[in-house]
Amino acid sequence: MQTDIPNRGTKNRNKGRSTLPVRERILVAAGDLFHKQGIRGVGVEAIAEAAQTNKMTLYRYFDSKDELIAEWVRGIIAHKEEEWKDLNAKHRGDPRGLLQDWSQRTAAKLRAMEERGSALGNAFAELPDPNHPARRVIQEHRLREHKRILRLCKAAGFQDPSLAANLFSMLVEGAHSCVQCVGMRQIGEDLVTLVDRMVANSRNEAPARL
Amino acid sequence: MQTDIPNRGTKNRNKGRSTLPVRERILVAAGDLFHKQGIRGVGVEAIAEAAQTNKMTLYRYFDSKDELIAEWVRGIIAHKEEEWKDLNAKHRGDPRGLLQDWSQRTAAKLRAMEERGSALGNAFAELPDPNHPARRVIQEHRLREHKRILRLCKAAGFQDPSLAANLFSMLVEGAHSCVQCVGMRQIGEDLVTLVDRMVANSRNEAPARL
DNA sequence: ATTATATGTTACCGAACGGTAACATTTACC
DNA sequence: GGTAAATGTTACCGTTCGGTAACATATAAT
Repeated sequence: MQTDIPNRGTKNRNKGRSTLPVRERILVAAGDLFHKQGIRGVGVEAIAEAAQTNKMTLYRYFDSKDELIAEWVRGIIAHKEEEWKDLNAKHRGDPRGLLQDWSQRTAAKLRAMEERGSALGNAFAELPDPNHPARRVIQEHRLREHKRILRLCKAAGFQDPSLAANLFSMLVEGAHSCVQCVGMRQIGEDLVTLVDRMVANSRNEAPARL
Repeated sequence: MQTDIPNRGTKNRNKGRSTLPVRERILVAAGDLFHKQGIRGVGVEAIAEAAQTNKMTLYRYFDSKDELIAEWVRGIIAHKEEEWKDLNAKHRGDPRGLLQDWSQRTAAKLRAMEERGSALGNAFAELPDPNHPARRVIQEHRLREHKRILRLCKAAGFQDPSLAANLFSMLVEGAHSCVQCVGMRQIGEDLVTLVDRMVANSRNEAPARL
């Protein structure tokens, strides 16, 4: 992790750069390049340059490139956790509505996604070493995520919650893959449609044929 | 591509190695390492060694590492195309049965899959450069695959073939992702179950609630 | 045996990379 | 202004990597 080293005052020591503090700038720049060029395809020097700083400063904030990667991943996951808190607060006692809202937000993100799929998915594929800190973090996050869905499916009254949860997971993960060959708009809409039908089915309202 | 260079007779010039000719050995070894350690995580020297040969020989058969990667990918895809021919021959005029058989075979492969997801998916994530030969090949294959599914869904009589095809694609692609966090046996079984229900739905036989 | 071909061996090149040391410079606070 | 901390600059180290040249050896066909 490595916190509280510099920026002794809270003031900015930026000249013409971004308004963000150095550490954040590095993380943003790193994430940008990681996502666009692949983690192994970008060097620390390029990251530092993109962050409008230099390699030495980068290494004063991060112990290694691997740790920088891990921190970037942690940031993404933290952001996702925030969104789950939002969803939970907004749909207390309404797991079906929550699942629908979730699918809609996912679809919106799919539409905003460029050429290059899911950041976490790509990172996971790029880091085969099971001991890589970033990989472990992603793995834990995936498990948490799946447990969350499963809990929701139970609460939503699905007849077979495990099957429903796995279907949800497959849909969302699969959507991120298919975006690259089917087109994001269509996939996003279909995702929402399918989740709506699932939810309707769980209520025993409509037959919901395909 | 680069064909017909060596092995002038058809005889083997192998001493104690595998029974395969050099080129195949290199491709097999490369695929093995690519899949286990990631494409960018393995060097040509290690590939040559694993193939029981050396770097020079490798470069006599492949113009570059990138071309070796592309050839490996082409091999995987060719293998998948073969399987589609099998499926088509086995289920002439029975698209529903074909889809079910396809899901069963996919499930079987999921069960046999180790820690590290889909080879094509990982390769795609590892090669962000849109001009990389391997990436282009994968992209084309994905488009072909999706067209194929769509055609099958039309033939199977789905009310909304486009939606059904996208659902199929999402399920299969998503299954390959979820294997790593849910467990392959469960995901495989669920995939088959879900496809069975879809097919039943398309026949207007059962309501198939979730 | 000779000859053409395929493979092995060694050594090397240039570039890129992750990471560090030493020192200079700027910034903020007193 | 002085001082301590944060940042910038430059140069460097060791390693790895993709790729090649030159030469030696093994193999097969004639």
